[in-house]
Amino acid sequence: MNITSIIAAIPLFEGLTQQQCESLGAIAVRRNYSRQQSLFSEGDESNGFYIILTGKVKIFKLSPEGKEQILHIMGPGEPFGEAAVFAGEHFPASARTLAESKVLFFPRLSFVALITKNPSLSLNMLAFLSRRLRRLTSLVEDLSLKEVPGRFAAYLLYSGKHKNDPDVIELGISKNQLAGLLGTIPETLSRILKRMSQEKFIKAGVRHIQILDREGLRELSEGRRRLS
Amino acid sequence: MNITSIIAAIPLFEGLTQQQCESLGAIAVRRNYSRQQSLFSEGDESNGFYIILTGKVKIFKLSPEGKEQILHIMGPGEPFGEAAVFAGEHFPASARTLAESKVLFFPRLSFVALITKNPSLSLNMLAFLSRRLRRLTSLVEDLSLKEVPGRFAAYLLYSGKHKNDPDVIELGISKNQLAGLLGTIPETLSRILKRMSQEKFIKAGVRHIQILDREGLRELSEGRRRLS
DNA sequence: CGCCGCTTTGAATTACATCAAAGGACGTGG
DNA sequence: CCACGTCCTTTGATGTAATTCAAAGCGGCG
Repeated sequence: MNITSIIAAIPLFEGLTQQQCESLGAIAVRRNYSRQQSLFSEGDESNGFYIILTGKVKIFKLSPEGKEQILHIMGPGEPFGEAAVFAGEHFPASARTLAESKVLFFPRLSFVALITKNPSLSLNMLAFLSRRLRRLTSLVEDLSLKEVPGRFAAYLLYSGKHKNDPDVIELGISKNQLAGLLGTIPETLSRILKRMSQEKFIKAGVRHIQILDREGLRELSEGRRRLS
Repeated sequence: MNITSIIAAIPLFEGLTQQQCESLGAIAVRRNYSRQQSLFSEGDESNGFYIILTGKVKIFKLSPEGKEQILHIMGPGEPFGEAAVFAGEHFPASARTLAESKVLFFPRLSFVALITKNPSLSLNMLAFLSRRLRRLTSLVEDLSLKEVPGRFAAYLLYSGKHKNDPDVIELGISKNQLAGLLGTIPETLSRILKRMSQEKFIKAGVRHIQILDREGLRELSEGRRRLS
């Protein structure tokens, strides 16, 4: 598949003309990564940003004691590392693949040159950064104002990844990683999974969760109820 | 003071031509707020964004139980509420003045029209959003990976607000608000202040903190040491 | 089959929040 | 200028969600 049509299909580049996509294609570099490979680490010099074509990448922070807080899990079509292009020079977090992945890499300078000439591209980018900001805001809210069961309930309700049954959530990541995303550790998550199953909020499988009581989860996530 | 020269002095609008500043001035609206006044609340429809001229505004989230997590405290020259202009329609958090404040308000539609025609304005905006993102990332890190003494130490080290003595931090906000910014409550902050004073890391005054052991604070903030 | 990473379970510990109450600072009105 | 009320700040006693440490199943993959 040629690179221009790949680029035209990426949400960030929606609304761009064929020609604009071609100039993007001219500066884009394809890269392939295997599972558990590091793309960059916190503090690294930034020389561009990425868009995922296939696979899955986590953006995360590590504490000195080794605890991991995942900021985002990025899937196909999603860009990451853009913030370092426009502010600062180094990455504020680390990135690592969770699965074999193909990505496009856009070198910093060429991209900045392009964006100054394409108002709709910069508007798209502003929209993406703003959404990212919103997601992070909500993560802060979860970490600071909710306890773990509430965070997990919110995750289930918000993560609309259903195939045909809207009540079955395909996790798509290990419970280990999920713990890191929720700002806790696997042991705690496991215990909460058990309690929520006992109290019939959910039915927990190996790689999927079935929602039994949507309203109950909503109450949990909003702090109007707690596990007993 | 005329509005064009005010606008020309705002960092977000740095590098714009006189004429561009004039068109911005044409759409900007001056607003004055007294202390403890709400500018908008989480969920409100967004119809534009703000820039502070004088005063101080906090951006925050409230939990159902009434705990408050402050996301940012904005001072003169800083914009806020921009994310809602480019993504979503409603504000993801609330804003309230901490002091009597004068702000400029930019209506959404006129501003979007302007930004599509001014590449340097959109680049500036991208840079600001990216920095905001970076700050939020660091807040997430603090909340998830550090305990309260570490967060406070990081706050002291990072908040470079000194007058002449770099070791004296003018808080500028009540310890109540500071607790909300650090993701804790006033009681806890008070206790930590006491312990850090006892162990000679700092000397705590009513509205300012003196740093006695910068290296010690750094160790605290990085988790390489703890209070005993 | 055997190993390594994921997941679960239990017991002990802890940082922090909660509840309650008393000082202190500050500004307003008398 | 003092008195009063309100908000900010501090302190203690108590409670609890969550981490830590340790260990044992479980499961997939080479």
